[in-house]
Amino acid sequence: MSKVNAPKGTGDLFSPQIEKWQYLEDKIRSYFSRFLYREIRTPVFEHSELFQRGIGSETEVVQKEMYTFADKAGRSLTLRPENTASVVRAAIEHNLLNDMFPLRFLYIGPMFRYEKPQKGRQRQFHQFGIEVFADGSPQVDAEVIYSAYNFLKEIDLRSISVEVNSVGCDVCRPGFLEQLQTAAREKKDALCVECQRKTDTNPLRIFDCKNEKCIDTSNSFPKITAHLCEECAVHFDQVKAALQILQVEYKINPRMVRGLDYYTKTTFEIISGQLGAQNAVLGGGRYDNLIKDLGGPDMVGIGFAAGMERIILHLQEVELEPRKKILVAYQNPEIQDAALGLCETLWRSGVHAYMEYSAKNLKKQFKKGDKLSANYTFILGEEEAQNNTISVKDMSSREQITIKQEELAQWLKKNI
RNA sequence: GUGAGUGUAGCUCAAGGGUAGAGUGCCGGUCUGUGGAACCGGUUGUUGGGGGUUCAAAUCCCCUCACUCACCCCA
Repeated sequence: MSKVNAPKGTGDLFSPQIEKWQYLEDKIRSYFSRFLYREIRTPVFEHSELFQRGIGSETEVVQKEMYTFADKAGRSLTLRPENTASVVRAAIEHNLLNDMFPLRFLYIGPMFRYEKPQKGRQRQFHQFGIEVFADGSPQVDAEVIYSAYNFLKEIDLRSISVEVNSVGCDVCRPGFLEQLQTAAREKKDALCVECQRKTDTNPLRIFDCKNEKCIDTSNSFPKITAHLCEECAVHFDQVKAALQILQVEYKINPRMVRGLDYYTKTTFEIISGQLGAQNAVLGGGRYDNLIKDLGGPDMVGIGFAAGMERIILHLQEVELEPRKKILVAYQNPEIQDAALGLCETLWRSGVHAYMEYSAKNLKKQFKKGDKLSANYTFILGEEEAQNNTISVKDMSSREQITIKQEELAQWLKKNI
């Protein structure tokens, strides 16, 4: 029979990698509860319309990268490419925006995008993120950035930096885009073919280009930060002031462009120097219109999403406190039942115990003990069975003692 | 979607037209009440798949698939 592999861009997680994931998930939940975030779990698939309206039907993600399918009733459904639209949908659907306080959500889970896999990029990948729905104070933006930055520092991620920008709002952005487009058209000959195309379709993307000539040229183009309307400019200044108080080391990057249409005003990224081409570990921003656009009240949201694979890729080795393990060994098949009984006692006491069920001799069982890196081996032989005792061997010191069955609980308390 | 690189044992890799190999792992033995060492033996392959050239292909050619990296885009 031919074998079946996991689909392209997906993978399986098991030990020893899975321990890193469990570690990371634990840290996420405990850390963000400090800021009063509570977890939310939304469906892995949604009506396709949610993402078209939420993320923007002109975006790359919606145009080319969604796993969209029709269910048996002909509904168009899509595996979620990100979680913000879903969280907003859920908050509106359950009237949480009126009832719940504080309106702070944490999510962890798989996302799906039909992309060509490479380092730090898969078709099924995992994000955690937060969303805050509030009145739109600039301090909230700063707090969100602070919590993200500080989290990555607490899990000891090295060589990361924070980049912040403002992408303006409906008032100032359209005018700016026009100016940018005009400037790009004037310098058309100095741009690469790709950027010439972007000039018409999405001029902001020219700032992304890695071509040196394009970088030089676009340096002279108008910057969004210099063309913000009064409201956005004041807001941005207040965000920066709050970041100062929160001691976040950040850099203003007026070239930073984000791929989702819903962002307004503050946007930010945390990038890593060790990730190859996919250097963004975490990205997010504020959305003034998304909630309204999805049928909710006129309310402001801000959040971020972090790529868990990318974090795991340069997570330092996690030192997990190894749990102590006991191997239960028996001399011959006649004593096997007694060994099973002993195991049951250990399991019921919460001890990590293991026994072999078809072992021929003690030697083999000791070898298994090494493989498990068992801390102790309990030996039941004919002698022990006769005297109601257990021989206990410390696997690292090789010292062996014999205890009475009645003393077992006491021994466990002391040693495990 | 575009480009480049790589596919040989469970894993890491040799062999560049002439009998598919090594290390490691795994199983067994030396050693039936005591493990990590040592020694001895055994084990796994349609050389990713298909086609072509040739007396002969892991090796050369074509196609395809998978993986990796990069572009695009993003977490």
